Amino acid sequence: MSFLKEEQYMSKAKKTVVEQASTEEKIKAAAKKLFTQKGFAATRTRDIAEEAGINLALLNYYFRSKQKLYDIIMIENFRQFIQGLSSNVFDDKTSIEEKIEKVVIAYIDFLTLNPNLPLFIINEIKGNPSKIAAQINEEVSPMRSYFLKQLQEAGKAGKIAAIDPFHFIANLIGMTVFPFISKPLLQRVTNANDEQFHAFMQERKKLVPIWIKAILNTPIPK
Amino acid sequence: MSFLKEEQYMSKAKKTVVEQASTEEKIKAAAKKLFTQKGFAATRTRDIAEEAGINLALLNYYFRSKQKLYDIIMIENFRQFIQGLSSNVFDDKTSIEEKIEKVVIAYIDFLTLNPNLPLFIINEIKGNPSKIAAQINEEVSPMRSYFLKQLQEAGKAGKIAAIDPFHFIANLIGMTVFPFISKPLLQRVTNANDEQFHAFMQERKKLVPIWIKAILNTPIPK
DNA sequence: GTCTATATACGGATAGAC
DNA sequence: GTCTATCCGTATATAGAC
Repeated sequence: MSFLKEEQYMSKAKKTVVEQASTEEKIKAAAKKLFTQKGFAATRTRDIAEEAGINLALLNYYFRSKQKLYDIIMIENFRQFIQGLSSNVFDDKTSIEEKIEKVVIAYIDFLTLNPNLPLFIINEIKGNPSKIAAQINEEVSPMRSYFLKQLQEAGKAGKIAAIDPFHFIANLIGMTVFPFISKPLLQRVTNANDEQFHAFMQERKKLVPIWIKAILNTPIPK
Repeated sequence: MSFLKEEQYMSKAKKTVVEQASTEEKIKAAAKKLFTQKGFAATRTRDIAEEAGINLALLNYYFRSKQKLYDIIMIENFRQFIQGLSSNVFDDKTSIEEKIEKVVIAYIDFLTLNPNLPLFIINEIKGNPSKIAAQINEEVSPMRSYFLKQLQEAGKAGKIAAIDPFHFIANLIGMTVFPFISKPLLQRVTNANDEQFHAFMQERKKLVPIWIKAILNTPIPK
């Protein structure tokens, strides 16, 4: 029995970790990196091939076209982007306050590892409203109604001040996700280097939940 | 009412001016619209020519290349984006609190008319860090030091709680500008149409300053 | 200054050998 | 499955007539 045959019995996961990834996986990894960084139009298939260390023709052999490859990456990116949310939102035992803390920490940690993801998603939705729409509605819709219910109940119970849920969401996402989107701009405006930005976001894991709760307890005049 | 289309807010008089504009101005107007909407790579010079109602060759006659035309638009966009800030920040007579209110209102009004500008700026800085860097530093640097001074003095005078200025800026921009950047996403998540989004942003003109002040008065537990 | 026609470059995709 | 060579559509840019 040859060594090559033995390799065929190895699991895919183990191969990825131990051995080098398959050609298909290398292409996907490279495509994800470049598409997420630069978007569809500005990314050349030649760059993807070079980044993956494979021949250009193999890209079309595995994925038929640049567009099909992009669509795959796009869906995967979006799934990854919202899956961190759903696990938290649907937890019945935790209060709104606890969820705020968990979501903020989970997202800052996640986006620290995937800083380009939010801008990619935003640009994608803006440039291609229809393509991802169904996907979004399917995954977000139950989350939204579940979350709105819990927020409303907490308000009625007097645990938090009544707030428009949309403002609440805008504030939460704005304070948590926006710094990553505007990182280059923020770093220019504040003259911060990468280490400082990282420390800055670590601080926000503690601060944003405090501020969000402060907002929830701030009455709105008239 | 939709605020996706800047033109809808243009008076008939202004429209007439545009129609009578010189070829060069027509090209610039069309280029600004398309570049700001779709970015450099996804915009074709043919589209610009068609949008401007001029012959394709004239684009190169006036601006030499797509890149040079883009650079001009880019600088102008950026100038416009921060000029609304400077007039407020440098006003010596107004307090921090007043500045917050003014900046939020001015920016929401401005971005209602130019909703694509923030995302354009963000993408530009990300994709081309060096090109716009000098421009930014030149214009932002004095604003930053001036603002930091005033914030620090207000903190010492006990008018506001001491806050890291960078967190302050991140919160202010995040709550004001971010909704425009994430408008497509936010509308999907909240199921809001354009009118609702517009009303939503009008509400935020009043709410964001209140929340920002609440944050400023929230002590941070060691 | 403005047009038509065209040169030139670039990038996505494929044919065919191995 | 992987390579080389090449095709071909598309987009930028220019030449040259008017």
